[in-house]
Amino acid sequence: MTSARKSKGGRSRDARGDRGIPEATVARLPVYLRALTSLSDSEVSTASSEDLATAAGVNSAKLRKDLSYLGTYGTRGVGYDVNYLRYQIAREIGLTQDWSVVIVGIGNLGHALANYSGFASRGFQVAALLDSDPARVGDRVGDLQISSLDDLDSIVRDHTVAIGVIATPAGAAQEVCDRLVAAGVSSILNFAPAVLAVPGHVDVRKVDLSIELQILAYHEQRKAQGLIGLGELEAGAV
Amino acid sequence: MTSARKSKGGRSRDARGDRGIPEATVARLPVYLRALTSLSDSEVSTASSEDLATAAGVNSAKLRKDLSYLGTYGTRGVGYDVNYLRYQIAREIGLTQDWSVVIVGIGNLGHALANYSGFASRGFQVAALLDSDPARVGDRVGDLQISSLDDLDSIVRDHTVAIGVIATPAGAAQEVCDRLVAAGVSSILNFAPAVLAVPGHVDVRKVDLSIELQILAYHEQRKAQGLIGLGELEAGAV
DNA sequence: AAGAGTTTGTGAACGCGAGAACAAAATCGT
DNA sequence: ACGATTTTGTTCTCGCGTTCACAAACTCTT
Repeated sequence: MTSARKSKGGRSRDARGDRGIPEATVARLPVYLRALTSLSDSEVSTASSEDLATAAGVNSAKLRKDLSYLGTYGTRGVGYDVNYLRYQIAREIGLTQDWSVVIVGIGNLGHALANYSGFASRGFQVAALLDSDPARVGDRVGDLQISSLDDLDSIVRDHTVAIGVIATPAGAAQEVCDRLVAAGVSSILNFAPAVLAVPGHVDVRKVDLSIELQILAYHEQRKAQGLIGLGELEAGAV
Repeated sequence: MTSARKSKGGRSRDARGDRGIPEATVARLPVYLRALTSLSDSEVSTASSEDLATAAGVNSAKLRKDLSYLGTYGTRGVGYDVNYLRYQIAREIGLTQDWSVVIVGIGNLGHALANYSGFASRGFQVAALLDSDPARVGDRVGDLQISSLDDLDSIVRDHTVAIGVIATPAGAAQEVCDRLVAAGVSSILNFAPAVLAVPGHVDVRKVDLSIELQILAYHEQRKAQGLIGLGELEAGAV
C-alpha cells in the first residue's frame, strides 16, 4: 500500500504565510458570522467551539479547523470572545468596508432583491437598478429609480461597483454579463438559469431556484421508492 | 455486467440504496437537463459528451462519468440521443411526475417565487401560498390566493405536498419549519437566513442570498489586496 | 503553587470528487 | 470485409475536505 503522504515537497502548503483559505471554509465563514451576531445580540460574550458549532449547524471540529485558517483567536480552556471573533471574521471576508452592487433585470426577482434588507445590513449597498426595458426605466423601487442599461458604464465608474447581480431571463444573461464585465465588474451573482462565459479574472456564483427544487425532488423520489419496494428493480433494458 | 456495487464493507451509513448517485452528480443533473432541453429546442438530435459538456459548462470527462451512474445511454462513436437522454435524466430526478409545493411567507421574495415561471415549467406546481399575517391572507398573487398558515395541514393532505419553501424572516423560520414537518412535508427549501433543526428523515436545502455576496466579497477583497501591496500586513495583535 | 479540569489547535487517516488516460464499441470509407 | 476513426464508459491517480484524537495551553480549586 503506497502511502499517499509522500507528496510533500511541493510549495502548496502554507510554507509562506499563505493567506489562502480553502473554498469550503470561505463558504462557511458567513454562517459563523451570523451565529456570532446572534450570540452577540443575546449578550453572550464568550462561546466555546461547541456552542458556536451548534449555533451554526456544523461539527465543532470542523469549526475549529476553519477558524484556525484565520489565525489563533481562541483561548484554550475558555473559548472565543464573541465580539472579537466576529470582527476578525468580518475583516477576513471584507465586510469592514462597504461594497456597491448593481442589480440588472428588475422583474419579480429583481424587485425582491432590491428590497431585501439582508444586503444593506451586511455592508452591501445597492448602487443602482438597471433594466433594458424602456417601459421600466424610471420606475421607483424602494428608494431607487430604475436606470437604463446604457448608463451601466458611468454608474460602475462613479460608484466603484465591483459586484453585479443578474436577475434577467436566461436569454439576456450572457449579454448583460458581457456588458457588466466590460464596465469593470469582476464578481457576478447570477440568478438566471444560464451558463455564463467570463474571462478568467471574473468570479461567478450561480443561484438557481429550480435546480434546488429538482435536487430535493430526486431525494424525495428515492424516499418514496424505498417505501414501495425494497428490491431495486433492474432498469437496465428499456 | 458492470455491477456498480463495489461497496467494500466499511461502515456505510445507509447500506440500502445501491442506485445511490453521488451528491455532486445529482446536483449537476438538472444542469445537464437544461442543456439538453436547449439543444432539443434547437432541433439537435444527437450530441457528443463534448458538445453537452460545453453547453453545461463542465468538463466532458466529468459529464461522461456522471451519466454513467444513470446507465449506459450513449452510443460509442456517435454520442447521445438528445431526447432519449433528456427523458432518462428527467425520470431519474423524478420530473416525470408532478410535485406539489407550498410557499410559506409571502413577502418580497415569496411573491417573486410565487410568480417564478421556472417552477411550473419543470413540473413543480405551487399548491398554495401561506402567510401568518392575517392582513395578507386573501390577497391574490398570480392566480392563487394567500391562505392562512392554519390551513397548512389540510392543504398538505389534500394536495399531497412533499416539498415546502420557506421565505419568511429568520425569526419565524424554525416554527414554520416545525409546522411543515408536522404536516408531513419531508423536503424543505429554506430561503430564511437561519439554521433549521429537522428530524433525520427530512431534507433541507438552504439558499442564502447574502452569503453568496459575502463569498464574492471575500474573493474581490483578495484581488484588490494583491494589487495594493504584495506583503500582507501583519494583523496579529490588536 | 500544583494538580484537576476545560477547551483549543492541529497532525493523521479516510472518503469523495475531479481529471487524465485508455480500452471497448460503434460507424465510415474503400 | 476490414482497417481507420470517433466517442463512450471506466480505471487510476491525485488533491481536497471531513473527522477523529490528542498534546498544548489556559483557568480554577484547594
